[in-house]
Amino acid sequence: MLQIANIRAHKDAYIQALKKRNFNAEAIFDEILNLDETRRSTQTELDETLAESNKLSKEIGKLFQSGEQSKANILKEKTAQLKEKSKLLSERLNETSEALEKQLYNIPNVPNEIVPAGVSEDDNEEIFKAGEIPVLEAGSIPHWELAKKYDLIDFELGNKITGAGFPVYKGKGARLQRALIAYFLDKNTAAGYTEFQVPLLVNEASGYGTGQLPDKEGQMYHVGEDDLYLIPTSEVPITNMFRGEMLSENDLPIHCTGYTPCFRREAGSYGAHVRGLNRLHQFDKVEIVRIEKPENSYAALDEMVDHVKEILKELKLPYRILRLCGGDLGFTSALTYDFEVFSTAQDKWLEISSVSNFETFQANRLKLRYKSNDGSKQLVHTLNGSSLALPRVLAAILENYQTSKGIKIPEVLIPYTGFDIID
RNA sequence: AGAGAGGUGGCCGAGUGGUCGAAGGCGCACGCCUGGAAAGUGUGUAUACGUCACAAGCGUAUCGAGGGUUCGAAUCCCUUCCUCUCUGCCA
Repeated sequence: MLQIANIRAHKDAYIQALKKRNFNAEAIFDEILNLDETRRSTQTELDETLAESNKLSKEIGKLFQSGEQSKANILKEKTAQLKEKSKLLSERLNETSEALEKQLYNIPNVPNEIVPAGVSEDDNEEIFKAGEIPVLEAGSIPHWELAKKYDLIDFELGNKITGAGFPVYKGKGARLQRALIAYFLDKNTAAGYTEFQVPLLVNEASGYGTGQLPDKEGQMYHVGEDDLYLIPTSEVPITNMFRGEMLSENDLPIHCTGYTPCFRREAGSYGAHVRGLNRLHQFDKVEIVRIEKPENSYAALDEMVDHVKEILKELKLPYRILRLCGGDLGFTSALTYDFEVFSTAQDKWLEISSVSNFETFQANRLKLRYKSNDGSKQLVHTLNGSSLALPRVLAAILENYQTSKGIKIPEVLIPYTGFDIID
């Protein structure tokens, strides 16, 4: 959520920047500034009314104590009028504040200046590419066929027990997935991230805190009976651990990591895009989350990018990094780098990580601030990234490491899997 | 799930209708004292919003949250969330 003071101060710059998202902010900003104007003048008037009322109440109290009932009763009538007035004013104040908040909730984050303009994923900017695309032997097949051939993942079984998009991992497939999770967590903790295991269901306040609500209402599974949401990413519970906190400067930076399943209702497209592991309703992901001082957040973002690079290098997977264009940038993000791994058998790039700086956008919703050593208070910057999302990494390993003798296991994973080939 | 108890400032803890944004203690900050430190001692020590220069000052709100009674509520009433104890159920 943007801060009103900033909208007031940088209105034109924000409007320009938001155009990169193809979001026209002009009208909504005017409305917001109007509402804010009303809100403030209403509060001033309300405060004055309440102040007078408070003063009279004190006088009445004194009059009662000194036994001057009749004088007190005269004042009582006065306060009745003030009460009426303050009631109306406070209703107006509430309505205005709510309207204001509602508007603010619907404005996406202001993109960083280096975010390229563009409308779709085709306009994303490739900024880095590494790893060699392997030349596969004849007869190479996509991962969903490999999964069947080696009995690693059973999509049909998932259909039976739940529905489409809920695969069952079996045998070495399950073991490989578990190995990846353990490996990712080890890499993250070795890099200074503290591991957390967090709830998979969150309340509404948490959904608002990180910005999934109201923007992505309907894309999360909702448990109506208890009014809880299944997490679409562990970013939600992990970041919300700090909701409403006033940190001290010495607490920062905070680095967290966690593995959780993630649940997404999004229907997605059809055909090859959603085949196999490409798109699921339930998938596993290891996430990294950082809470940083504003002046450090972009250096932190670079560190996160380097960290993910390192992992992909160790896995020896060919990948590229994209700087997302305005049109493809997530609602809450100021700058996002997507990592895509190349699936040789499918001959396409698959997104496996998204690393973002939210600047103060989430912190403002979360009311997550820190007090610096000089006593001033300000919002922190929050960042997060996948490190990494499992299914497509798994798919890429299966496809890129396939040989006529079986699927080889990347060297760094062998200590975790306990086997070096799936055959 | 049932019965009972409770949720007060960074922490502990007092406070059952007006002088309470809230005693006292601890912690913390600064000063005095000291050769230095401890002890002692003095002062200060919440958050948001409004006014305004994002200063001071002033005003308003906040004693889990929301609503109500009252001229006036931390204190009374209702709703709700959470915590603890006992019972039940359960991986």
